[in-house]
Amino acid sequence: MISSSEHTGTATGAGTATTTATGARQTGTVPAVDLPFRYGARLAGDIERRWQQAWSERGTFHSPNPRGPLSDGFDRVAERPPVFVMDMFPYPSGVGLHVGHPLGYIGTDVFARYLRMTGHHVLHPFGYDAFGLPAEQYAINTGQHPRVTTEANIDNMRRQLGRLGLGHDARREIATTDVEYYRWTQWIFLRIFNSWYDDQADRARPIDELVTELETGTRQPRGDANPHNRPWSALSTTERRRVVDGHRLAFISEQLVNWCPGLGTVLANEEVTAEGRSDIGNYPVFRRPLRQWMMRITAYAERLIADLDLVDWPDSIKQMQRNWIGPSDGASVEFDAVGSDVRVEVFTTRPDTLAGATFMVLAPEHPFVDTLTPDAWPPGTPAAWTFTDAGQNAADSGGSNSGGSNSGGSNSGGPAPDWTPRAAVAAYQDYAARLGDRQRGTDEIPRTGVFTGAYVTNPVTGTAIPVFLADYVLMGYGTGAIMAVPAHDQRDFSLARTLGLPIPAVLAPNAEWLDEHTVPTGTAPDAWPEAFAGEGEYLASSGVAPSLVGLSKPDAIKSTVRWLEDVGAGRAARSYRLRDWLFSRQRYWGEPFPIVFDDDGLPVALPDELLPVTLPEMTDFRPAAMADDDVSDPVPPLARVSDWVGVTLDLGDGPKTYRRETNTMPQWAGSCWYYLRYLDPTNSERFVDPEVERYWMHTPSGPPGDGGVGLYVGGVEHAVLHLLYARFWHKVLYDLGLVSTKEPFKRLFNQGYIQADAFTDARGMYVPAADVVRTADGGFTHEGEPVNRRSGKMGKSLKNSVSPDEMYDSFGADTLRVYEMAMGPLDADRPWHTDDIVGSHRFLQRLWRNIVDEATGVAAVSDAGLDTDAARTLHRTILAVQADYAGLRFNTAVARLIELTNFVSKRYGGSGELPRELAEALVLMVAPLAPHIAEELWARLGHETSLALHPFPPADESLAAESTVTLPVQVNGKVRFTIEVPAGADEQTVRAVLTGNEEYARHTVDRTVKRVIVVPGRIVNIAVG
RNA sequence: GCGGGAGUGGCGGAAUGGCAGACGCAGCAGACUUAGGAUCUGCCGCCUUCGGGCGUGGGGGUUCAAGUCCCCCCUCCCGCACCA
Repeated sequence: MISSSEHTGTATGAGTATTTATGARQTGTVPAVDLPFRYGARLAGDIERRWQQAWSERGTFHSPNPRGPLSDGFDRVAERPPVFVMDMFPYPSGVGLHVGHPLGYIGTDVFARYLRMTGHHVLHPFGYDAFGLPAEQYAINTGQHPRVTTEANIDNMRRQLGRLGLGHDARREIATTDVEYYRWTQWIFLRIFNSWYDDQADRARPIDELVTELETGTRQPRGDANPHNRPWSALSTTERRRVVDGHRLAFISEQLVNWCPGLGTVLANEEVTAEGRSDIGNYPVFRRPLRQWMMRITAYAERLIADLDLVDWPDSIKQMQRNWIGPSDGASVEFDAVGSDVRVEVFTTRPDTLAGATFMVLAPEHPFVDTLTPDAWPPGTPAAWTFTDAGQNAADSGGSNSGGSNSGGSNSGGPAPDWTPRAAVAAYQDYAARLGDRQRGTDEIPRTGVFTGAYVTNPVTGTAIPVFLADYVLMGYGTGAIMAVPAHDQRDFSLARTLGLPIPAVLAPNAEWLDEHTVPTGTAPDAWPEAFAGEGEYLASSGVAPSLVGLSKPDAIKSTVRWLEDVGAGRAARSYRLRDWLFSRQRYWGEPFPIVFDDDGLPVALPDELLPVTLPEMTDFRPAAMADDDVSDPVPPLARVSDWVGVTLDLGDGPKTYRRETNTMPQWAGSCWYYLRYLDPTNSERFVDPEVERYWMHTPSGPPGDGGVGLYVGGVEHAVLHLLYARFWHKVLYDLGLVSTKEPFKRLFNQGYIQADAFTDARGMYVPAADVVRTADGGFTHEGEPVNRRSGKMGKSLKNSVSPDEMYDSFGADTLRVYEMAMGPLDADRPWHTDDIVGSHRFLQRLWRNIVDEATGVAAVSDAGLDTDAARTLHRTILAVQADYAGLRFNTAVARLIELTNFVSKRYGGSGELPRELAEALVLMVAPLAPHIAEELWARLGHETSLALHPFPPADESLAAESTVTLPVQVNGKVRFTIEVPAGADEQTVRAVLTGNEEYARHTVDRTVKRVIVVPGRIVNIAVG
């Protein structure tokens, strides 16, 4: 414990040293020989280091658990309501922090400190997301082992953040790379692997229960997990295992994945930019079918949308998650193949246009392609349908011209004899695979497609329609097959034009559309400039389905769906944009899978006792080098450690050899559950003690499953990646009864970004912003040359980083904390201006000088009570600051505290007459924002214990009230004068004072007073004519 | 194109429908100083004939009263974008 007398000695010694410290910038200092206790960068640094050490030694921010190894001292806080406040943990990069990084960390710390002072038991932990591509890329670039660089980076970040005085419970610090942490990441993976989604119960269940149901026959295997639809009893042991594996929430599947040769790994959809490049490194990404681990997040699509209603998150983030999941309502319709027993299922949002479906399009990767494609072209197949020249025609042709020259398709002599449907389909599949998703996703390249040679029957018209493959149909969405309605869908329209397919209308375009496109009424769809996708009048059709004439679009859809259900050709369906989560990476620096493969090549879960599966040591952990066009399979680095890959285990049926999974988990795995490990970080028996989990996470007053982290602060960039994955894992854990809440994060807050001016020279290159000087005319120069000012996110690439270390050296950490909180609302982006920070520094200087004699370091306060004016000012401030802290409005809290400090300066300025009551309340209120100076002042005011748990000053409304109030008086809405009335004066009193005022006479003379509005305590408005 | 957010002094920003510009930076004037990049005091939206007039991206509306609520438009930022 630090007493004020002990400080005096330390501070005096250090203070003397200031006279020789001429090299340091000494903003706000005067010759220290005169004022050794002037609050400047040096004294601040001294105070901050001492208090950081004191907090650490005393365990000031340790939050005891209700039971278990961290429960010491729980009795003292048992009565306090628990609150869990945390940040999105960072990944420790090698370049260190800039002042933009800690914005959110300061915000949560201020809030956590405020909550401690208002009677809460606060859990405020911190950790590091240290696995993953960025850490590994950095390690590769610097030629060192990732663990070495990662640990060095964590040390540096811990040092930089430590100087901010963040009140974290250091005992709970975790890094996702800790073996004792990723052991439990693997354990959770096994829970997911050993679960399946029961659609009827709408929750995950242990896989053993599925096996039981399959064996007893109470449940049939899901179709897509059992391709040949044979009964369970007829399946071999291996076939049964495949069926079961096909139900798991973590499963291996051959999928079209995002293959990034530049990174030597596959990536999740969420990690690929709209330009078809990797989020990290900006390398090109290609679509390739590979066998990879997937997580069945799509099973949770509906709950991930619905449960957004349970959380207090920014609407924008909720909306982004909804958009990402992308639900869309429509129908699934089955088309019977002509001449075989295959039924092709399509998803459509427009079943009302089924009568206009004149062809079908499958994704090139659709599993039925092989089955459907015949050996020979049907008679009369137009050459344009057969993708001759293996796509050359598509690549060379110039858009609509090619469509025109091929239209009709009947003028050609048919394909060459060796050009079979199978050859054409294979060529097209090859062509489509070479296109990135981005190219497949643009209107800029001409539509291409190939006829499979197969026909299916349109259930409404009963006619046979040709089946094509086209790159614009994606295997990952819906069923990977569509019914093409060229008249009413632009993509289908374009392809129909290219291939010369009929375009019958189902709907008559409305007048606005015809007008806008200058199309005469009654024009045949073939002559339309584009498809008509709007709402219009249904035309009479000759199909077997009921007529839609006269119906609205929703009614027409309903009517069609009902008919489809009646005839067994379809049903209402919902589809999602969300894809299953690609979960494996061909990298070294990640969690190994707790999975081995047996002789059948099927995955086997390791038993919990064999966890953790640790990363083997390697000297060369780089991914196998790959050219962009390399088509070979990726080789994970771990596959090269042959004595690790091969392993002999006894998994219950005697020792056998197995082959380990050599992929590793993606970076997101570790961040999916770290908030749970904070709760019980030292538990070696469980991933978290259920009682501890319930204590911190569950809201006892709410409905079952209510709760989650009380406040979670981080950047918007995690809106869909981390937050969606973590919610998914959490829901699985909830379904399995392992956590008590439905959602992981009850309240989410996105802090803004700190922007900074950046400067470019004549060549457009960024120059170091620190070296740019402002010229007299308001321009900017760098080394004498004029430069242009731009603004952008602070960072290395724009050469505009400002390091927190510089700010500690120039002003101290408290000043940096106050400035970052004062510069604007926490959720707003704001520009950094180092020049502005002196305002926050001056505030703390005035605060200090109001209480401490700068020559002696002794606190000088009076024991006199407060007069009404001081009491009113104080209590008004308490009320306002309290509300601001509680509402995370730290910028206005700072403003209020500056006002109170300025009031104190003006009123008592150095006289020693400052009442202790006022001084202490001010110090306590400043404490969450600037905890070091507050602790120091608190100690110098004679207190022997930290103020961290001291009650926040109580506000007294009656003391805050004015005895008289000044009411503005408006005349026709413009303020003209003011009147003084007693506080709480009723309307009659106000009117009496008003009409007695000479200004009232002046403003109403020669005019008619039509009305006088009195809002007691607020305002008066006189309406005159 | 679809969805979301934001436009207020020279700058960052304040304002439960009730005195627009709190607080801070920059700027101006003064005091104290050998000195000021310290401190303290005052001024600080625009125009003005000193009565006042005009002001929260633009235009309408509701209201005694609109930065705030409603409608239309403009600009900027973010997310999604062959998703059938």
